[in-house]
Amino acid sequence: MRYAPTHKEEARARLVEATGALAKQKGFSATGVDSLMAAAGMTSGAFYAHFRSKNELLESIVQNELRRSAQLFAAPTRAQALKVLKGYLSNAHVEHPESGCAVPALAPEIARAGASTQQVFEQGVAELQARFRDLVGDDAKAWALLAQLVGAVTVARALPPGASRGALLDGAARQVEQLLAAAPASESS
Amino acid sequence: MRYAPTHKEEARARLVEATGALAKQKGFSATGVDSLMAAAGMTSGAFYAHFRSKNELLESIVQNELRRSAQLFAAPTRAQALKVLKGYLSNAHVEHPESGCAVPALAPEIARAGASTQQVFEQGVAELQARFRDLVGDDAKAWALLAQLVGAVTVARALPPGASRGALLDGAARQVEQLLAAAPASESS
DNA sequence: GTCTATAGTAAGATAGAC
DNA sequence: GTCTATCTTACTATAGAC
Repeated sequence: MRYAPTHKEEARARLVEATGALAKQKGFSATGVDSLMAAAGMTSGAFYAHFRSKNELLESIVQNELRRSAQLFAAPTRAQALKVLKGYLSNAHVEHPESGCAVPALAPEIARAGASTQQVFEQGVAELQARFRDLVGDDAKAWALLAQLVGAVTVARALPPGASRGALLDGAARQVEQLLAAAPASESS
Repeated sequence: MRYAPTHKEEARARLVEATGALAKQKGFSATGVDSLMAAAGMTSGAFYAHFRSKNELLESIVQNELRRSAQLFAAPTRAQALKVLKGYLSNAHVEHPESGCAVPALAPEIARAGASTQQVFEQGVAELQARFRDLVGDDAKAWALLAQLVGAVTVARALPPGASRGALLDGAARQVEQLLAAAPASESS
């Protein structure tokens, strides 16, 4: 064969990375296979050597993206985790979905995808929720924190830049602070 | 003319209603003009007698949907408003986007639409936030409540039916209760 | 494994009859 | 104002050369 044995998996990993960023930015179903592959420096013909369908790519993206997000929140110290939370509710995150969390960017498309996509999402969200549990101490508060973060970014992105967006992010940040203050860490400083 | 003078505005109102429900269910950009018009009992040719473009329809939908949502939360008594909040975080709302709130269903598409769509959304969200302010007493908490509701439904819809979805909705509901308890009503009981 | 080329379908929008 | 018919473009997916 003319390609190294590791070529395919490396190419696939690059594909999932590049198409994930584009999907988060422009929307998954709104982006054609041509554009997705172009973002990874290939043409659409090569797509089906890696994925059986476009929806199979979505599942790979969801898995890859949520794993990375969960790792971000698994910060070694509580102070670092708080910084990640602040960044989540920042204007930069709102304005740059391509390098941000996949949940606000892709959740509605996952909701309309098949059951297997939703199961992949459930696993990824479980990892995320587990990291939140480390921060707030109990399960229910961890779910509330997740919803608070995702809702704030979801709504902020649909608002035009301006005062209301800032007020929303600020209100969410205060609520997050309260969630963290109420339940002390189960983690080192 | 062969149509009553009120025909056009009535037809347009029906269009915005029917297409709004379909857009919330299947996604706006994922639904073709043919399907949208069929949902209102017409064919695609008639569409452009009412809207200059598909995006102009989205703006009308956003305006119409958010106004209705704001009215729902403007309940005469606090007890009734609490009931609407419970309904927002119910499994029924998660499973029936077509008759539910437009924010979790359409926010990402609004984020990717033009600036004028986002301004229409901002106005609608302002009405909603004002009703929440009546419930929780101050601005920041009202934004946090909005984010909590929207985030919970957004994530719940992407999860498969099951335990994690229930835990998420329950965690969000407890957080909402706390938001309402912390700030007493500025309204009659 | 990746390319070019293409099949087949569906999209947004317009034209002309009624 | 609504219809049928159509233009043009873009989509998902496949076929065959290299």
